[in-house]
Amino acid sequence: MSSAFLTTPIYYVNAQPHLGHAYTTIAADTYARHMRQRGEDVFFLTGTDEHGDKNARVAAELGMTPQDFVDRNSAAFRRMTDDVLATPDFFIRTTDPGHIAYVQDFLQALKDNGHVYEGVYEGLYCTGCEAFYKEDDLVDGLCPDHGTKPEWLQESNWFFRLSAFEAPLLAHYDANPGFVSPASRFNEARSFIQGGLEDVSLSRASIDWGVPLPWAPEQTCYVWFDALLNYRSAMSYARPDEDLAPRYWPPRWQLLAKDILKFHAVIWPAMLMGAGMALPERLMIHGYLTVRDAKMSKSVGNVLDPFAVIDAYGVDALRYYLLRDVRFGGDGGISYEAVHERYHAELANDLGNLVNRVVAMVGKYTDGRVPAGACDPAITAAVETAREAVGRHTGEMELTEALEAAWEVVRALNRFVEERAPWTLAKDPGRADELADVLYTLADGTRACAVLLAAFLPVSAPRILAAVGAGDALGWDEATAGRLAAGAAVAGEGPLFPRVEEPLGGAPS
RNA sequence: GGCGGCGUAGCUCAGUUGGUUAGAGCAGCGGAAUCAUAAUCCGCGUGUCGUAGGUUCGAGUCCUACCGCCGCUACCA
Repeated sequence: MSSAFLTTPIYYVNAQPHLGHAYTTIAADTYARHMRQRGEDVFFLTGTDEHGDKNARVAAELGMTPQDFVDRNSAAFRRMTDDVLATPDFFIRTTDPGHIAYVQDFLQALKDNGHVYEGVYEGLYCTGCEAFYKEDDLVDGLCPDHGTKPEWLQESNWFFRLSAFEAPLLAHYDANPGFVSPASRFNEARSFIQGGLEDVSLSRASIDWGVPLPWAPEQTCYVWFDALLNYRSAMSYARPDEDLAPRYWPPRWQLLAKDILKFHAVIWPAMLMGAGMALPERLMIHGYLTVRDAKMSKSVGNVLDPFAVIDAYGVDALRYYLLRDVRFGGDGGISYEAVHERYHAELANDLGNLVNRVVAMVGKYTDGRVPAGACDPAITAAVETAREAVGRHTGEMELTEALEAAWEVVRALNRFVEERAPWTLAKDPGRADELADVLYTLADGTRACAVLLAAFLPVSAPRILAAVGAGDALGWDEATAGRLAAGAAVAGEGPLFPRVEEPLGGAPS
């Protein structure tokens, strides 16, 4: 049994969970569920990033301790994870004692290996923000938040010798063309490295809410170093009685949005190199969900509220829509109107109605029992083709393509119904054998669809199996024609995807 | 400014290493069928493949210029 470790970024708790967070989590969960179907030993990690000055400041404004503040906000992300039916094997928090201890050990190792040195960070500092600014970020030379003139300040920091990893990183990129997907992101990261790397500071002197450096406790670890290490620290304490690293490290896939590419594709692998650890096998960089006909907006999360979609259409609809309407990896426009259209055209009409009509025909023509019959060769072949394609595409994180491949079977089955017209066969007692073959093919093919789609539609797939009397066998071996037992009792329980009258939304503010 | 990418049917997009009549889904129009959530199935597209040149026996697919759009150009989570 092979192992598959995959991660989402850990989400910064200063914001409320929104569509972007849900998107990454849903994609990762789909992969995790699929690989579990295939019998792999999966470890799916997600969680929250909780240190940093911003949290401390907001907590103070609210009259809370930083810990109380991040406890509250982390819980919201935990709920989001549950709401989209994600199934992480561990939900990490960077305030976990186990994580903090690991970060300190890792930094010490990095220093012992000679990759850390003391230096001076200089820059324009706003005392109101307690943060450094670059000249480009200033407005007329003044702090954009406070309108005050920042002062030139020096701060003693500890630095990570990132520049030393320029050549090793390039070598790694050249030896592993699949390291970053899609290829355009690979090129972007590689050319950034080739353009020359500067050392980066890994500590802050003025921020208390963070992990103290073991050798200089008056400084705290820069939040990005802290955050990136979650992927590795989880291995050390997620299971109190087991070091998971030998079993799962390195990650097979790390998912992230394009805005945090550099941290993951440059600094993170360099950190691991510095500690002598294996690098993640592949990074999957997905794009932004944008509002149709509008520029990218920070408020996109509010423009399409994932929780409203779940309430109106169900969680499977949200998962399906996001992975289907926007090619995974690229940017794409989304809208409530498009949710509404795809829900009805594909989930309700193509798939839901297929299940409904198959159950109805078995009920009407063979007394609710799937007759013994032979699978139609064309459907058998379609299932086999889809099984290969869905497996291959999902493995490559081509989740949109995987859905398209599965849908070929749905379409083939609807076509098959029309071609064979069971209602005509049922009128002729002499064609009972033919009717049996057709109904068996339909019930079994519908069952196979559910298996193919189980990772994408975790609520609906088991319902489909129940509807055609297939029990609960969702293993990947079941994604083959002819596995349905003759005599199975169908059980229609109403529309799988009931029609929704009014689309959500209207004009967002 | 530098590096990179994009611009294909009304809409969203596919189009391997250049090669016969440029494709899919949706929408639209016409038809069939009635098992089904009026859900399905079949048929229908004269598209200057951004513009102008070039290479080639042959280019959406390579080269040049131009127009338009976008991404990256480092630590402020």
